[in-house]
This record gives sequence, structure tokens and C-alpha cells, in this order.
Amino acid sequence: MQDTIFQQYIRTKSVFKGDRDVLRPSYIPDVLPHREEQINQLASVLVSALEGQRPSNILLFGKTGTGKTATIKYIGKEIERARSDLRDVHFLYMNCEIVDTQYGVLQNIGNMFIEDFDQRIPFTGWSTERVYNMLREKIDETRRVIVIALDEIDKLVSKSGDDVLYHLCRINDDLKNAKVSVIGISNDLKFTEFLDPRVKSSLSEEKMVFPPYNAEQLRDILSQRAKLAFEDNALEASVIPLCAALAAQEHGDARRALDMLRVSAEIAERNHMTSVTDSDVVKAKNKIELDCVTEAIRTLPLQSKMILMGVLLTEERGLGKLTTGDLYETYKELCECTTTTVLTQRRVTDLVSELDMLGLVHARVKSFGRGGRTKEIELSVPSMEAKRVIEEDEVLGQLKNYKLRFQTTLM
DNA sequence: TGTCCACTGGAAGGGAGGGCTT
DNA sequence: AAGCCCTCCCTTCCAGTGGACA
Repeated sequence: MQDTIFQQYIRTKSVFKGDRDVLRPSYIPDVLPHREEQINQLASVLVSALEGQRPSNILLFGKTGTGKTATIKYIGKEIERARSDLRDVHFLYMNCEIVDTQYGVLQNIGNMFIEDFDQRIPFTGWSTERVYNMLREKIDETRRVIVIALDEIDKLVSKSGDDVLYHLCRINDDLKNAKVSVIGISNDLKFTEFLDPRVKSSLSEEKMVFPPYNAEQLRDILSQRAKLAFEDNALEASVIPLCAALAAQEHGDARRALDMLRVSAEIAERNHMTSVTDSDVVKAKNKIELDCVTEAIRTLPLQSKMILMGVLLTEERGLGKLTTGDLYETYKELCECTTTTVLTQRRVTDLVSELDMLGLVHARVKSFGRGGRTKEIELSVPSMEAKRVIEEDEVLGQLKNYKLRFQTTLM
């Protein structure tokens, strides 16, 4: 190898032995530890599909990282395997966080049955009714049992209502040759409260809850993957238990545990170490947490960044919590300064609520008696880091070292 | 006990931007 | 080109409200 800039980074020895993607949450192993019960239960419902009958619709609940998605994809793989010697079943999976409109869902499902590129449903332009009719026609032509898994279905409902689900639940009335069953996957146990009663009862013919993993179970999951990913003795004995324990504290999130293991190994590798230690795990945990925050801020739209900057600058002056009115004044000042369009206060309150949901600020409604009722807003991420990221923005970069003119009423 | 503040948050709707159909 | 449809971002309007204070 020539002397190149990469020379110093080329490792003679690595902690990884093969494909490190086995540590990614998206990897579906051949065996899913501690989910046998759920898999069997699902299989017992879905087996009717292989007999040409329509299986019951199913709702799966469970917090993030409890293996819902992995389980459903695993089931999907098994269905594909089984259908080679049994009746025709078609399994399809869709994440409603990515496709989150009525039209989008119907269009995506429809296009999975249209081979000819020219006949595909365009991503906009048609009426929803027309997309639905096309979808129904194409599904009927297949003469199969179709199992549709909708992941993060609560996101779809909260954004676009339950019309699509209504359509999908009663599509069987309009089908002559094919049958459709829907598997809904949700993080939120309560989301069915917002559904039309007919949709609710139809969708929850069967319900299953995925409990969080405990530390011991997480340890098994990590060990299974570690065997595939790492060289022997690349991990100190305490590394896996530590990752498992830390993730178990956060409602048993397996995704977190895997990320932590992967990132700590990457940290060790970058430092040219041949084994991963506990301190790498701690570093990894901090890095992951910070990365989440900076990524969330970086991808914020301009107006939201502007609002966040308003919160930040006010807090920087040591004024602590601020009200909607104060924030709006500050925000207006920043907009003028950067010649950005000023939105209405109504809109700003919505954006503040969004920031709250992202966990970037903490906002709660508080009454000051005669002083009125308003939101009390404070930053809930490290301000130095937040500021650094916001200032990367072209427009907000102008506000570097900016001193506020506006005096808040909270003193 | 009633008043009143400074909002909150729902509803409705406008209009821009994407694209199809006739 | 005109007439549609759907989504996104936003404005306008407004009834509702928790609690300090008179």
C-alpha cells in the first residue's frame, strides 16, 4: 500500500470480525430471542392465510425497541418461505412514519401490485377515491390473501385521521377473489381511542402487547449478535451486561442496546484498541444521546430554529423560563434582524408544541391568575451544543454573538 | 364570588405547489 | 389551458380557562 492519507486509519487488527450491520436494529436474525411466544401467537392467527382464508386483523402494541418490527419482518420472511409450497399469500410491510398520508398509503400499497412502470399510480394528482378503486382492482386480480403490516400506525392516524384504515378494513366487502388482512403496529396503547368505532373493532380482532425486555433478555440479544459481529475476546466480559443494564433502564429498548454496543466498538476501534471496555460504553451512551439532539436540531425547519434560538438567547441572559408572549417578542426581533418572515403567534405556539414533543424544549401551561394563562417554556437540551448546531444554519449564523434588545417581563 | 388577564387550542379556510385529466 | 385533486404551511377567528385579586 502506498503512503496515503488513509494509511494511519488502516487497521491491522479490528474488533469487528465481519459484517457490522448485524448490530443494526434493521438486521433480522434467524432466531429472535425472547419473542417466541409472540411469534407463535402471530403464526397461529396467520396460518389461515396459508389455507386461503382471511386471517383476523391484528394490532400489536409495545414501546420502541421491544421487537415489534423485527418480529413482523421475521413473520414476513417466514410467510414468503412457506408460500412456495402452499397457497398464495402476499405479505407487505409499510412504515407509516415515512408514508404518512391517506393518499400515500393507498398509492404505495397499490403500486406494489403494479408491475408495469407506466401504469403506476402517480404520487399526486389522482383523487383518493380513484387510487382506492385502482388498488382494490389490482388486489382482486391477484386472487391471493394479502397481509398488510402498517408499522407506526398511530403516526398515520394522528396526522391524517382514520379514513385509510376504514377503507382497508372494509375492502373485503368489495373484493370477490382476494382477501385482505391488516396488521397494525403502534407504540401508543391509547391510539385506538381516536378511531372510528367500526375501524376500532375491525382492526382489533386480535391484540398483542410486546413487553419491554429486561436486562437479562437484552443480554441474550446482545450476545447473539456479538457472536456474529466480533472477534473472540474483543469484548471485555462486562461490556454486554453494561449495555444491557443501561438500555433496560430506558424501558428495555433493544434498539438502544444494540446501538450502544456498536458505537462503543466503533469508539474502541477508532482508538486502535483491540478490545472494547466499559468506558467505551459510557462514551458511546453520551455520544448517542448528543447525536440524537444535534440531529433533531439540524433537521428543524428555519422557523422552528428561529424559535429555538429565541428560547436559547433568553435563557443565556439568565432569565430562566419564559412565556409565550415573551418568546414571541424575542422571536419577532430575531426575524427582523435576519429579514425572515414573521409568523403569527398562533402558528408559533404550534411550533413550540412541536419542539416540546421533540424534547428540545419543555413547555407547560401555567396560570398566573390575573397575569393570565400561558405556556412556560424552557430549554431541555445542553445550550452550548444547541447553539453551535443552530449557528451552522445559513440564516441563523448571522445571529452569532447577537445581544437581545427585548427585555422580558419575567425578572 | 365574580372579574379579568394572556393566552390556549380547535375549526375553518386560503393559497401555493405538486401533478393528473380532458 | 382549464379544471380538478391532495398535502403542507399558515392565517383568522374565537370560545374557553386557571387562578390571583378586588
